[in-house]
Amino acid sequence: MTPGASPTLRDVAQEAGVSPAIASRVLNADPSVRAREDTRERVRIAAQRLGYVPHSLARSLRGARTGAIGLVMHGLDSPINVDVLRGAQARCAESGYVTLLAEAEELTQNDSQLHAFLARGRLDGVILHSGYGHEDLLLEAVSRSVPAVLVNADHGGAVSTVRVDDAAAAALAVQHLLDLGHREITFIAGPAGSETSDRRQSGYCRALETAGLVETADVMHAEWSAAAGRAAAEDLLDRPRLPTAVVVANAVTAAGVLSGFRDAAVTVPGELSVVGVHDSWFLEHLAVALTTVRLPLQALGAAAARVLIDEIDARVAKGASRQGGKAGAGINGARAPHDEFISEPPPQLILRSSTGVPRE
Amino acid sequence: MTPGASPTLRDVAQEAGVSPAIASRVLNADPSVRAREDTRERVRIAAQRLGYVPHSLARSLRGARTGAIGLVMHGLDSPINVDVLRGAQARCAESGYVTLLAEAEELTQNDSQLHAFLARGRLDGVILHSGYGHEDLLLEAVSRSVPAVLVNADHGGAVSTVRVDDAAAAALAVQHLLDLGHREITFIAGPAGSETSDRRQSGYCRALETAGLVETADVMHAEWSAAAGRAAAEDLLDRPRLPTAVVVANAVTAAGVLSGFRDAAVTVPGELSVVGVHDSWFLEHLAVALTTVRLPLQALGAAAARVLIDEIDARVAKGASRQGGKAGAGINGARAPHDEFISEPPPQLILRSSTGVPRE
DNA sequence: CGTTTTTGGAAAATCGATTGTTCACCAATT
DNA sequence: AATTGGTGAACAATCGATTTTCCAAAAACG
Repeated sequence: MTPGASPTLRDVAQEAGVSPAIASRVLNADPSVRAREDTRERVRIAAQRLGYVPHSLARSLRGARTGAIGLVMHGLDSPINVDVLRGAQARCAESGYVTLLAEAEELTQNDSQLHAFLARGRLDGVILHSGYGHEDLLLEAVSRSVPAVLVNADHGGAVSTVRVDDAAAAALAVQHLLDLGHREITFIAGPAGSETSDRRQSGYCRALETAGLVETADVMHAEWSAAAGRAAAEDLLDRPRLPTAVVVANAVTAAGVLSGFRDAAVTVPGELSVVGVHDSWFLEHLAVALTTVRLPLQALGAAAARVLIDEIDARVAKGASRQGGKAGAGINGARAPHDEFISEPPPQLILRSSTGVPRE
Repeated sequence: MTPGASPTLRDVAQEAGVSPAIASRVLNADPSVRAREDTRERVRIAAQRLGYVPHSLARSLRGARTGAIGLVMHGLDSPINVDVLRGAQARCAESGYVTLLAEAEELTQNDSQLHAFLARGRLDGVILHSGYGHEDLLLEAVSRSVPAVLVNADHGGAVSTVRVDDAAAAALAVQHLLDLGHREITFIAGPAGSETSDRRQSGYCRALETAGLVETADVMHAEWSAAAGRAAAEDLLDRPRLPTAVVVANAVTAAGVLSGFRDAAVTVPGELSVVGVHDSWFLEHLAVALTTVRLPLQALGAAAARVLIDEIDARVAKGASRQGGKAGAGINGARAPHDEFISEPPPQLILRSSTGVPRE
């Protein structure tokens, strides 16, 4: 071994006076290895002394897995989405996987980035965080090369998905307002085409229906951004007749809504009550501390990671039983896609200062 | 080639009727290859038809680089830090590198995660985003195995660093308040031990000094969190004598400070003016829209990536000239560490509603 | 004592791509 | 006619670890 170069398995084997084969199996605790205890000991000591670190690439090249999971995220300017990322990242790390991060926007706009990311042999699987529903091509490309799990979207059942209970969250927000006595509640949804938004909207409608107020339903649309929220607030205030409360499908949008009301000198909750969906540290520091429904976003990310890792394990096990069938064999035919709702902890109302009884 | 398995270089070569060697050289446009044009064409066509994608692991194993950069981040619950991450990630992707994400806290607390992350042959380099100054061990471990760049910290010159001009930013904040007529300005710094905080504090002091007000300097410390900001605000209000303005070293802390003032019914900017450092979308939606000094955080992340990639390139070039010297040879002896200030764009005052003339 | 069985471990193939060396062939020069 | 030269492409080693196959020596058995 040239001094300065990091030691290889061969170096360890030589040091211990055994063949690389034995060294490998001893260090990996291969149960089928037959070696005297003192031989094992020598190998372990040698590895220790040389500071041997396995070469991950070489190992992956031979073996069936790379130990890496791709996270394709969307909208990282919002802490909400970052929470999903952090949950997924932490769970992957916990299971011994490293995570490769990419932004969906970049990947869809730049083919060479997509190819670098999906290069053969780089990833064991991908978690795809869906935003506006424009990720069909991405999903297509991804799921053709590795197992994938879709977060917060439903894609015709071809791929596994995980979601939170968006409908219940919205319904909870509405229920809170109903309890306070509100009867005219406007829903500011996300952009058309977002499944997350659609589910929250249906929760809103369901809650009104249950209360026998379905004919008062009133839905506006806004992009998932504070600026769009502000604009929506302005639009709302332009109306001849105002509701007494607003449910906003997203906390970031809600931030903009509150600022819009502040700019127009509309007091919250005096003249209008506002409830958002999601929870984050910044909500209590907004123009008015925002009452929201907390959804377990980190748990969502973690669940996505868990589901994906299960699929990877299943595939590897299957591949092994077929005597090392090549990676790529039977992709996505491996298992029936798994759909999961994250219902623990359930959506929870976080009471702050933006809701109160309706104005006279 | 078994159907269903992804094609290898060999398959392409066979399809084109040449040896893998030629196929490799043609596809990589090796200038030293000598092959007839029609041979080249055949190879390219074959690759196309089979949908050949190079196996990144195999390539990296043979070659000198892996095409992957590690991002060790800190405090991803703050959008401020996420901006650095996004800048770095985008720049890496642009240069054809994929990025591996890890959280510093996890890595320091969990040895096996650290080892998985730094496994030999996985990374070409690491960007280390420094927080509280507790990352010495991490830096040590990282820089022993690959080139590293430190963001927002200075580490005795052993490793390259990039920073923004924190002192100038703080000075600009102070100057703005001086211009409004303030003479008693308190500085709410970050935690003791944070170099970023120290630099901002020195900018604050320098500005007061220039104005001949150095004896009015008043510094409090708070962790980088909204909760700590709120607590600091309460502490401040407990004093018998209040300043007329506050500069907060961090935008997230500032959010808490504003909420603290709101809770105590202290009007901003009527009774107290507040200026923060950093810019982010949420600042205009706080209890009072916060005036801040914008620092180019995405540019900071991007610069870190640029510096690191330069170092990687230099090392690879050097390794190549020494006929493929092993990775690991002369780590960190390769180049003198590079220190860089990101001064473009310069710190810029973003005027919102939290500053005004001093109270009577 | 000869033969079978077990034990302990080495040798070699493999993963997929890259790259230095070698080789065959045809034309041009001595 | 023999040597050189240049072209086009194949051969084979290599990166580092894993895993199957296989072989020698020791032990057990009749």
